[in-house]
Amino acid sequence: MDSSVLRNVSMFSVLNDKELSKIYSFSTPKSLDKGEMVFFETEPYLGFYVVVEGCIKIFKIKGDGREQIIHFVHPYGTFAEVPMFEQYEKILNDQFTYPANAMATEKDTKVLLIRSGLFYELLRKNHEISLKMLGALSKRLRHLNNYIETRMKDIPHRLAEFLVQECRRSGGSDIHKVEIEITKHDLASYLGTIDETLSRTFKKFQDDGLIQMKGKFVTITDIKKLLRIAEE
Amino acid sequence: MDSSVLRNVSMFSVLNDKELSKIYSFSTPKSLDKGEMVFFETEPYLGFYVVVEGCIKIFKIKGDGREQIIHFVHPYGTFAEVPMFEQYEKILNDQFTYPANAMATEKDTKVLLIRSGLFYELLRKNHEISLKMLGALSKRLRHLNNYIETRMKDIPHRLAEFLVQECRRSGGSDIHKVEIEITKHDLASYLGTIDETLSRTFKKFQDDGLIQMKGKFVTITDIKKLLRIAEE
DNA sequence: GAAATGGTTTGACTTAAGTCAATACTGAAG
DNA sequence: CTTCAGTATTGACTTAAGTCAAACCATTTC
Repeated sequence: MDSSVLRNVSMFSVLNDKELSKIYSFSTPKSLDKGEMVFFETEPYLGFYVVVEGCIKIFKIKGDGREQIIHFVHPYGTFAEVPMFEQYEKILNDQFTYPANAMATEKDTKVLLIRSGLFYELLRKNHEISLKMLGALSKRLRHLNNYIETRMKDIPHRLAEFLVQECRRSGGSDIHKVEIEITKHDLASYLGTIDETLSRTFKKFQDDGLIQMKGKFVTITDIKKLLRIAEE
Repeated sequence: MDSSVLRNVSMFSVLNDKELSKIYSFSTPKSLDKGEMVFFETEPYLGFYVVVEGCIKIFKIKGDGREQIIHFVHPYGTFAEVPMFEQYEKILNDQFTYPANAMATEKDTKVLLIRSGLFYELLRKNHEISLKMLGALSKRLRHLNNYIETRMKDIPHRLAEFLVQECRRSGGSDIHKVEIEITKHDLASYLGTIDETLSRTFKKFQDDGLIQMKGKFVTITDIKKLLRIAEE
């Protein structure tokens, strides 16, 4: 791992090699096994992260111990940027913590911790990157906005939306085949439900002729009906 | 109304009088009666707003027609900034819309529409204000983060949290008396429930001795129990 | 002051989805 | 290849909260 990984981070596209090397020099690489925590919600804030390899899930734990996944971060995506700006807005720098939990969902996950202090100094000097950060935060806001909208719907709606979205991501082929790359448990958690309900909803879709399931693959057999459920 | 109202907007604190006048000169004041829409979710994006007088509720409509209030904006607060940054991030400027609905909740509400195009040009030239915007967006993200957390809880939790929060806002007095300034319907909508359930939850709290209700006022009679419900 | 309107409460009933428990399936490890 | 751990499915039952309807209360309008 070296500073060339940072070239793939869209937020850093306005930076030159020297600047990327500087950021890298005050960063800390971390390797994680599947299931290993990057940080807990209660931990003091050190900086934000870039995913280099593997996948990270960002999640909260409810009062009853259940998990709610907010999003998954894939290579070259970033997470935990927000406290950096709030921290610097505050006059009293009281112990700042992370706003959620982060865990590796794959073996051999690699992330890079970018220390907030020095990064923020860079941001203060470089107008271009602060504008890029505005773009990145606005995308995050858009995602949370959509998330809230989705959470207002019932579980079949949520699953239909997820399937339609995954279908769009895998291309324009006529054969609508989707690979569910995460565990059913994590999918249930992401959709804000429990394993049992997810299982039942998949089965209902299958019994109603909308999909066919084989292992990790879901073939959508009636895209129109599925779209209707997703959009209603 | 003149440009001096902008002096109260914390985001603009780094701007001088000349700059405030310039922003004001490409802005549009609007007066609204109670219940009047500022914008619908489907409308093309023109710019963001500052509340000068009165109150605005930002809300979404669910598939079944029910309303979900995301937040209320009071004087000198801003709303609808986010699309501005996304718009400029896109290469193709396809018709951008507002991400939610906005409506006046009080008579004689006054807002100021700040046009996005010229404002963004100002932002590109003034590093200080782009850093201020980063702070503002991060606060918005923090609010949505807390909102998602709250939405994971059941209705008694949500109401208890709301009451505790309102109690804290009205000062450190030993007598915990809260004025509910919005309609019970809007409160239900904000807490993600319906009038009936809100009414029942208030009544249960009252029957259990946690609160006493008189018109728009709620006196908290057992703050410890209420805190326990809020925090559990 | 009476009527209309808007806001709120209450009761009976229904429903989506969660809880708990047991069983089945799949892939990895030895 | 067998065993085991992790993952997923299924059934019976429960619950939080929503739906529908009616009644009540408070404020505004004429």
